[in-house]
Amino acid sequence: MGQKTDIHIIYYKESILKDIVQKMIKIEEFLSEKKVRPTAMRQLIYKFMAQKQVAVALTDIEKAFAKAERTTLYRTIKTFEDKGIVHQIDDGTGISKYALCEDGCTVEDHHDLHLHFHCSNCDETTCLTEYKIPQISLPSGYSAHDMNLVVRGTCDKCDS
Amino acid sequence: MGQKTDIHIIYYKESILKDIVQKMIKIEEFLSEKKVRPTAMRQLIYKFMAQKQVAVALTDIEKAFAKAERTTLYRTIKTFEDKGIVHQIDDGTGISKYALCEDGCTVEDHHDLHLHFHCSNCDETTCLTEYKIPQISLPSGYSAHDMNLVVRGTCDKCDS
DNA sequence: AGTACATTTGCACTTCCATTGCGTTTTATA
DNA sequence: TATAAAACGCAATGGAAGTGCAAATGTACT
Repeated sequence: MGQKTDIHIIYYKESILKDIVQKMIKIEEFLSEKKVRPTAMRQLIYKFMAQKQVAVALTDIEKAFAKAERTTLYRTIKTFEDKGIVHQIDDGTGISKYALCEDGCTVEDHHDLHLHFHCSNCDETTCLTEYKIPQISLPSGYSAHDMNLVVRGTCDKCDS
Repeated sequence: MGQKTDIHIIYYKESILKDIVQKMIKIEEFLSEKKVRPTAMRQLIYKFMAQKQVAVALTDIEKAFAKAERTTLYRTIKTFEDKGIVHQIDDGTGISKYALCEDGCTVEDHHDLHLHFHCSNCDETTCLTEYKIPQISLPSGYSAHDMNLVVRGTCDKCDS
Protein backbone atom coordinates (compact mmCIF):
# COMPACT_ATOMS: atom_id res chain seq x y z
CA MET A 1 0.00 0.00 0.00
CA GLY A 2 2.91 2.37 -0.03
CA GLN A 3 4.84 4.48 2.39
CA LYS A 4 1.96 6.03 4.24
CA THR A 5 0.21 2.84 5.25
CA ASP A 6 -1.32 2.61 8.69
CA ILE A 7 -2.16 -0.80 10.02
CA HIS A 8 -5.05 -1.03 12.44
CA ILE A 9 -5.78 -4.18 14.30
CA ILE A 10 -9.40 -4.44 15.27
CA TYR A 11 -11.23 -7.34 16.89
CA TYR A 12 -14.57 -8.36 15.43
CA LYS A 13 -17.10 -11.00 16.28
CA GLU A 14 -16.46 -13.97 14.04
CA SER A 15 -19.73 -13.71 12.16
CA ILE A 16 -19.21 -10.05 11.32
CA LEU A 17 -15.63 -10.71 10.36
CA LYS A 18 -16.73 -13.44 7.97
CA ASP A 19 -19.16 -11.09 6.33
CA ILE A 20 -16.55 -8.38 5.87
CA VAL A 21 -14.05 -10.83 4.46
CA GLN A 22 -16.70 -12.22 2.13
CA LYS A 23 -17.40 -8.76 0.78
CA MET A 24 -13.76 -7.97 0.25
CA ILE A 25 -13.25 -11.28 -1.53
CA LYS A 26 -16.13 -10.42 -3.81
CA ILE A 27 -14.60 -7.06 -4.61
CA GLU A 28 -11.26 -8.72 -5.19
CA GLU A 29 -12.79 -11.17 -7.61
CA PHE A 30 -14.68 -8.42 -9.38
CA LEU A 31 -11.56 -6.32 -9.87
CA SER A 32 -9.62 -9.31 -11.16
CA GLU A 33 -12.43 -10.03 -13.58
CA LYS A 34 -12.09 -6.49 -14.87
CA LYS A 35 -8.35 -6.98 -15.35
CA VAL A 36 -7.44 -4.64 -12.53
CA ARG A 37 -4.99 -5.84 -9.95
CA PRO A 38 -6.90 -5.92 -6.69
CA THR A 39 -4.52 -4.00 -4.49
CA ALA A 40 -5.61 -3.00 -1.02
CA MET A 41 -5.99 0.61 -2.04
CA ARG A 42 -8.18 -0.26 -4.98
CA GLN A 43 -10.39 -2.54 -2.96
CA LEU A 44 -10.93 0.16 -0.39
CA ILE A 45 -11.75 2.77 -2.97
CA TYR A 46 -14.10 0.43 -4.76
CA LYS A 47 -15.85 -0.36 -1.50
CA PHE A 48 -16.14 3.31 -0.69
CA MET A 49 -17.74 4.06 -4.02
CA ALA A 50 -20.07 1.09 -3.81
CA GLN A 51 -21.38 2.30 -0.46
CA LYS A 52 -22.04 5.80 -1.72
CA GLN A 53 -25.37 6.29 -3.34
CA VAL A 54 -24.15 9.37 -5.18
CA ALA A 55 -21.31 10.23 -7.50
CA VAL A 56 -18.07 11.19 -5.79
CA ALA A 57 -15.43 13.74 -6.62
CA LEU A 58 -11.75 13.14 -6.23
CA THR A 59 -11.74 15.44 -3.23
CA ASP A 60 -14.43 13.32 -1.57
CA ILE A 61 -12.25 10.26 -1.85
CA GLU A 62 -9.34 12.32 -0.63
CA LYS A 63 -11.23 13.28 2.50
CA ALA A 64 -12.27 9.70 3.11
CA PHE A 65 -8.70 8.45 2.73
CA ALA A 66 -6.75 11.28 4.26
CA LYS A 67 -3.76 9.03 4.68
CA ALA A 68 -3.45 8.27 1.02
CA GLU A 69 -1.92 10.34 -1.73
CA ARG A 70 -4.06 12.34 -4.07
CA THR A 71 -2.13 11.10 -7.07
CA THR A 72 -2.74 7.49 -6.15
CA LEU A 73 -6.45 8.10 -5.77
CA TYR A 74 -6.46 10.00 -9.01
CA ARG A 75 -4.73 7.24 -10.89
CA THR A 76 -6.86 4.57 -9.28
CA ILE A 77 -9.99 6.27 -10.51
CA LYS A 78 -8.49 6.69 -13.96
CA THR A 79 -7.63 3.00 -14.01
CA PHE A 80 -11.16 2.13 -12.97
CA GLU A 81 -12.45 4.35 -15.72
CA ASP A 82 -10.23 2.75 -18.34
CA LYS A 83 -11.35 -0.70 -17.33
CA GLY A 84 -15.04 0.11 -17.36
CA ILE A 85 -15.54 -0.03 -13.61
CA VAL A 86 -16.55 3.58 -13.06
CA HIS A 87 -17.73 6.33 -15.37
CA GLN A 88 -16.84 9.96 -15.16
CA ILE A 89 -19.68 12.41 -14.74
CA ASP A 90 -19.62 16.00 -15.75
CA ASP A 91 -22.40 17.53 -13.73
CA GLY A 92 -21.73 21.11 -14.76
CA THR A 93 -20.02 22.11 -11.55
CA GLY A 94 -16.63 21.92 -13.22
CA ILE A 95 -15.57 19.17 -10.84
CA SER A 96 -15.39 15.65 -12.21
CA LYS A 97 -17.46 13.12 -10.35
CA TYR A 98 -17.34 9.36 -10.63
CA ALA A 99 -19.79 6.56 -10.06
CA LEU A 100 -19.75 2.81 -10.48
CA CYS A 101 -20.91 1.61 -13.85
CA GLU A 102 -23.94 -0.53 -14.28
CA ASP A 103 -23.51 -4.25 -14.77
CA GLY A 104 -22.48 -5.15 -18.25
CA CYS A 105 -20.61 -1.95 -18.87
CA THR A 106 -17.52 -2.71 -20.91
CA VAL A 107 -14.36 -0.86 -21.74
CA GLU A 108 -15.45 -0.14 -25.29
CA ASP A 109 -19.01 0.70 -24.43
CA HIS A 110 -19.49 2.76 -21.32
CA HIS A 111 -23.21 2.64 -21.71
CA ASP A 112 -23.88 5.14 -19.01
CA LEU A 113 -26.42 6.87 -21.18
CA HIS A 114 -28.62 7.58 -18.25
CA LEU A 115 -29.56 10.87 -16.78
CA HIS A 116 -27.51 12.63 -14.15
CA PHE A 117 -29.11 14.84 -11.59
CA HIS A 118 -27.28 17.57 -9.75
CA CYS A 119 -28.97 19.08 -6.73
CA SER A 120 -28.17 22.75 -6.43
CA ASN A 121 -29.08 22.62 -2.77
CA CYS A 122 -26.96 19.78 -1.37
CA ASP A 123 -24.55 19.72 -4.30
CA GLU A 124 -24.90 15.97 -4.67
CA THR A 125 -24.93 14.30 -8.04
CA THR A 126 -27.02 11.22 -8.56
CA CYS A 127 -27.10 8.68 -11.35
CA LEU A 128 -30.67 8.11 -12.35
CA THR A 129 -29.87 4.85 -14.04
CA GLU A 130 -33.50 4.06 -14.68
CA TYR A 131 -33.94 7.25 -16.63
CA LYS A 132 -32.30 6.94 -20.01
CA ILE A 133 -31.49 9.74 -22.39
CA PRO A 134 -34.24 9.87 -25.01
CA GLN A 135 -33.57 9.35 -28.66
CA ILE A 136 -32.14 12.50 -30.22
CA SER A 137 -32.20 13.51 -33.85
CA LEU A 138 -29.33 15.52 -35.29
CA PRO A 139 -28.85 17.69 -38.36
CA SER A 140 -27.47 15.80 -41.33
CA GLY A 141 -23.72 15.47 -41.32
CA TYR A 142 -23.60 15.20 -37.56
CA SER A 143 -23.03 11.84 -35.90
CA ALA A 144 -23.15 11.12 -32.19
CA HIS A 145 -20.76 8.90 -30.30
CA ASP A 146 -21.70 9.85 -26.82
CA MET A 147 -23.99 12.13 -24.88
CA ASN A 148 -24.46 13.66 -21.50
CA LEU A 149 -27.67 14.93 -20.00
CA VAL A 150 -27.54 16.72 -16.69
CA VAL A 151 -30.62 17.98 -14.94
CA ARG A 152 -30.16 20.55 -12.22
CA GLY A 153 -32.70 21.20 -9.54
CA THR A 154 -33.75 19.94 -6.14
CA CYS A 155 -33.38 16.30 -5.18
CA ASP A 156 -35.79 14.22 -3.16
CA LYS A 157 -33.81 14.65 0.06
CA CYS A 158 -33.86 18.44 -0.25
CA ASP A 159 -37.46 18.54 -1.36
CA SER A 160 -39.43 20.68 1.08
CA MET B 1 -11.03 51.41 -23.85
CA GLY B 2 -8.23 51.66 -21.39
CA GLN B 3 -4.50 52.06 -21.43
CA LYS B 4 -3.72 49.58 -24.14
CA THR B 5 -5.84 51.18 -26.86
CA ASP B 6 -4.43 51.37 -30.35
CA ILE B 7 -5.95 53.78 -32.80
CA HIS B 8 -5.93 52.82 -36.43
CA ILE B 9 -7.01 55.21 -39.11
CA ILE B 10 -8.28 53.40 -42.15
CA TYR B 11 -9.96 54.84 -45.21
CA TYR B 12 -13.06 53.08 -46.53
CA LYS B 13 -15.34 53.66 -49.48
CA GLU B 14 -18.28 55.64 -48.21
CA SER B 15 -20.85 52.89 -48.86
CA ILE B 16 -18.86 50.28 -46.94
CA LEU B 17 -18.22 52.72 -44.14
CA LYS B 18 -21.93 53.43 -43.84
CA ASP B 19 -22.63 49.72 -43.59
CA ILE B 20 -20.05 49.20 -40.86
CA VAL B 21 -21.30 52.17 -38.91
CA GLN B 22 -24.86 50.94 -39.27
CA LYS B 23 -23.93 47.56 -37.82
CA MET B 24 -22.09 49.09 -34.91
CA ILE B 25 -25.01 51.38 -34.19
CA LYS B 26 -27.28 48.37 -34.15
CA ILE B 27 -25.02 46.59 -31.69
CA GLU B 28 -24.83 49.73 -29.58
CA GLU B 29 -28.61 49.96 -29.48
CA PHE B 30 -28.93 46.30 -28.66
CA LEU B 31 -26.52 46.54 -25.74
CA SER B 32 -28.27 49.61 -24.38
CA GLU B 33 -31.55 47.78 -24.61
CA LYS B 34 -30.06 45.02 -22.49
CA LYS B 35 -28.93 47.58 -19.90
CA VAL B 36 -25.27 47.15 -20.73
CA ARG B 37 -23.20 50.22 -21.35
CA PRO B 38 -22.06 49.94 -24.93
CA THR B 39 -18.37 50.57 -24.50
CA ALA B 40 -16.05 50.08 -27.45
CA MET B 41 -14.66 46.87 -25.97
CA ARG B 42 -18.11 45.40 -25.48
CA GLN B 43 -19.24 46.27 -28.96
CA LEU B 44 -16.19 44.60 -30.43
CA ILE B 45 -16.63 41.47 -28.37
CA TYR B 46 -20.29 41.29 -29.21
CA LYS B 47 -19.50 41.67 -32.89
CA PHE B 48 -16.86 38.96 -32.67
CA MET B 49 -19.29 36.53 -31.09
CA ALA B 50 -22.04 37.38 -33.54
CA GLN B 51 -19.76 36.55 -36.45
CA LYS B 52 -18.74 33.20 -35.00
CA GLN B 53 -21.04 30.34 -35.80
CA VAL B 54 -19.75 28.33 -32.85
CA ALA B 55 -19.41 28.82 -29.12
CA VAL B 56 -16.22 30.56 -28.03
CA ALA B 57 -13.95 30.07 -25.05
CA LEU B 58 -12.38 32.93 -23.16
CA THR B 59 -9.03 32.02 -24.70
CA ASP B 60 -10.51 32.34 -28.19
CA ILE B 61 -11.56 35.89 -27.44
CA GLU B 62 -8.18 36.50 -25.90
CA LYS B 63 -6.45 35.45 -29.11
CA ALA B 64 -8.74 37.62 -31.19
CA PHE B 65 -8.10 40.66 -29.01
CA ALA B 66 -4.47 40.18 -28.13
CA LYS B 67 -4.20 43.82 -27.10
CA ALA B 68 -6.86 43.56 -24.44
CA GLU B 69 -6.65 42.22 -20.93
CA ARG B 70 -7.90 38.76 -20.07
CA THR B 71 -9.70 40.11 -17.01
CA THR B 72 -11.59 42.67 -19.03
CA LEU B 73 -12.71 40.06 -21.53
CA TYR B 74 -13.64 37.75 -18.68
CA ARG B 75 -15.72 40.41 -16.98
CA THR B 76 -17.30 41.49 -20.22
CA ILE B 77 -18.49 37.96 -20.86
CA LYS B 78 -19.76 37.69 -17.30
CA THR B 79 -21.66 40.93 -17.71
CA PHE B 80 -23.15 39.66 -20.95
CA GLU B 81 -24.15 36.49 -19.18
CA ASP B 82 -25.76 38.36 -16.30
CA LYS B 83 -27.75 40.49 -18.68
CA GLY B 84 -28.99 37.62 -20.80
CA ILE B 85 -26.90 38.39 -23.86
CA VAL B 86 -24.83 35.23 -23.91
CA HIS B 87 -25.16 31.87 -22.23
CA GLN B 88 -22.41 29.74 -20.84
CA ILE B 89 -21.97 26.28 -22.28
CA ASP B 90 -20.41 23.36 -20.54
CA ASP B 91 -19.47 21.04 -23.35
CA GLY B 92 -17.66 18.53 -21.19
CA THR B 93 -14.17 19.70 -22.12
CA GLY B 94 -13.83 21.50 -18.82
CA ILE B 95 -13.45 24.81 -20.59
CA SER B 96 -16.37 27.21 -20.47
CA LYS B 97 -17.68 28.28 -23.82
CA TYR B 98 -20.11 31.07 -24.56
CA ALA B 99 -22.57 31.81 -27.32
CA LEU B 100 -25.11 34.53 -28.02
CA CYS B 101 -28.53 33.82 -26.66
CA GLU B 102 -31.53 33.43 -28.85
CA ASP B 103 -33.91 36.34 -29.23
CA GLY B 104 -36.23 36.72 -26.31
CA CYS B 105 -33.78 35.32 -23.81
CA THR B 106 -34.12 37.25 -20.57
CA VAL B 107 -32.07 37.61 -17.45
CA GLU B 108 -34.41 35.47 -15.41
CA ASP B 109 -35.02 32.90 -18.06
CA HIS B 110 -32.00 31.88 -20.04
CA HIS B 111 -34.05 29.55 -22.18
CA ASP B 112 -31.08 27.97 -23.86
CA LEU B 113 -32.66 24.57 -23.51
CA HIS B 114 -31.34 23.49 -26.82
CA LEU B 115 -28.83 20.82 -27.60
CA HIS B 116 -25.11 21.47 -27.66
CA PHE B 117 -22.86 19.53 -29.94
CA HIS B 118 -19.17 19.10 -29.30
CA CYS B 119 -17.07 17.74 -32.16
CA SER B 120 -14.28 15.54 -30.85
CA ASN B 121 -12.41 16.07 -34.09
CA CYS B 122 -12.25 19.84 -34.48
CA ASP B 123 -13.08 20.58 -30.85
CA GLU B 124 -15.74 23.08 -31.84
CA THR B 125 -18.94 23.43 -29.91
CA THR B 126 -22.12 24.31 -31.72
CA CYS B 127 -25.51 25.43 -30.46
CA LEU B 128 -28.16 23.39 -32.24
CA THR B 129 -30.86 25.90 -31.39
CA GLU B 130 -33.43 24.09 -33.48
CA TYR B 131 -32.96 20.92 -31.50
CA LYS B 132 -34.59 21.24 -28.13
CA ILE B 133 -34.08 19.00 -25.15
CA PRO B 134 -36.98 16.55 -25.05
CA GLN B 135 -39.37 16.33 -22.15
CA ILE B 136 -37.82 14.42 -19.27
CA SER B 137 -39.60 12.64 -16.46
CA LEU B 138 -38.00 12.48 -13.05
CA PRO B 139 -38.45 10.31 -9.97
CA SER B 140 -40.89 11.73 -7.46
CA GLY B 141 -39.34 14.26 -5.13
CA TYR B 142 -37.02 15.55 -7.79
CA SER B 143 -37.72 18.87 -9.50
CA ALA B 144 -35.82 20.34 -12.41
CA HIS B 145 -34.80 23.97 -12.78
CA ASP B 146 -32.40 23.64 -15.63
CA MET B 147 -30.83 21.09 -17.89
CA ASN B 148 -27.91 20.59 -20.19
CA LEU B 149 -27.63 18.08 -23.00
CA VAL B 150 -24.32 17.73 -24.78
CA VAL B 151 -23.84 15.37 -27.68
CA ARG B 152 -20.30 14.46 -28.63
CA GLY B 153 -19.34 13.14 -32.00
CA THR B 154 -18.38 14.35 -35.45
CA CYS B 155 -19.78 17.57 -36.86
CA ASP B 156 -20.83 18.19 -40.44
CA LYS B 157 -17.58 19.91 -41.32
CA CYS B 158 -15.51 16.97 -40.09
CA ASP B 159 -17.83 14.41 -41.62
CA SER B 160 -15.83 12.25 -43.99
C1' DA C 1 12.67 -19.09 -1.22
C1' DG C 2 15.12 -15.83 -4.26
C1' DT C 3 15.69 -13.04 -8.15
C1' DA C 4 14.16 -10.30 -12.14
C1' DC C 5 10.62 -7.61 -14.16
C1' DA C 6 6.26 -5.05 -14.34
C1' DT C 7 2.93 -2.41 -11.92
C1' DT C 8 1.58 0.64 -8.39
C1' DT C 9 2.33 4.27 -5.12
C1' DG C 10 4.30 8.70 -2.96
C1' DC C 11 6.26 13.10 -3.57
C1' DA C 12 7.20 17.24 -5.82
C1' DC C 13 6.19 19.94 -9.60
C1' DT C 14 3.87 22.04 -13.41
C1' DT C 15 0.07 23.73 -16.16
C1' DC C 16 -4.21 25.70 -17.14
C1' DC C 17 -8.29 28.12 -16.47
C1' DA C 18 -11.25 30.76 -13.38
C1' DT C 19 -11.54 34.47 -10.23
C1' DT C 20 -10.50 38.55 -7.11
C1' DG C 21 -8.49 43.04 -5.05
C1' DC C 22 -7.26 47.37 -5.94
C1' DG C 23 -5.82 51.56 -8.09
C1' DT C 24 -6.51 54.15 -12.42
C1' DT C 25 -9.18 55.59 -16.35
C1' DT C 26 -13.30 56.36 -18.68
C1' DT C 27 -18.14 57.39 -18.98
C1' DA C 28 -22.70 59.19 -17.69
C1' DT C 29 -25.15 63.09 -15.64
C1' DA C 30 -26.17 66.81 -12.93
C1' DT D 1 -16.84 70.87 -15.79
C1' DA D 2 -17.23 68.60 -11.37
C1' DT D 3 -18.49 64.27 -9.34
C1' DA D 4 -19.90 59.69 -8.74
C1' DA D 5 -20.41 55.27 -10.79
C1' DA D 6 -18.91 51.94 -13.90
C1' DA D 7 -15.34 49.80 -16.55
C1' DC D 8 -10.64 48.59 -17.18
C1' DG D 9 -5.58 47.06 -16.43
C1' DC D 10 -2.39 44.77 -13.67
C1' DA D 11 -0.85 41.54 -10.48
C1' DA D 12 -1.74 37.88 -7.84
C1' DT D 13 -4.35 33.90 -6.02
C1' DG D 14 -6.84 29.49 -5.97
C1' DG D 15 -8.20 24.97 -7.30
C1' DA D 16 -8.27 21.03 -10.01
C1' DA D 17 -5.92 18.16 -13.43
C1' DG D 18 -2.01 16.06 -14.93
C1' DT D 19 3.24 14.42 -15.23
C1' DG D 20 8.14 12.66 -14.18
C1' DC D 21 10.67 10.04 -11.38
C1' DA D 22 12.20 7.17 -7.70
C1' DA D 23 10.80 3.99 -4.08
C1' DA D 24 7.91 0.16 -2.88
C1' DT D 25 5.19 -3.57 -3.90
C1' DG D 26 3.35 -7.48 -6.37
C1' DT D 27 3.93 -11.38 -9.91
C1' DA D 28 6.14 -14.89 -12.17
C1' DC D 29 9.66 -17.96 -12.95
C1' DT D 30 13.68 -20.64 -11.79
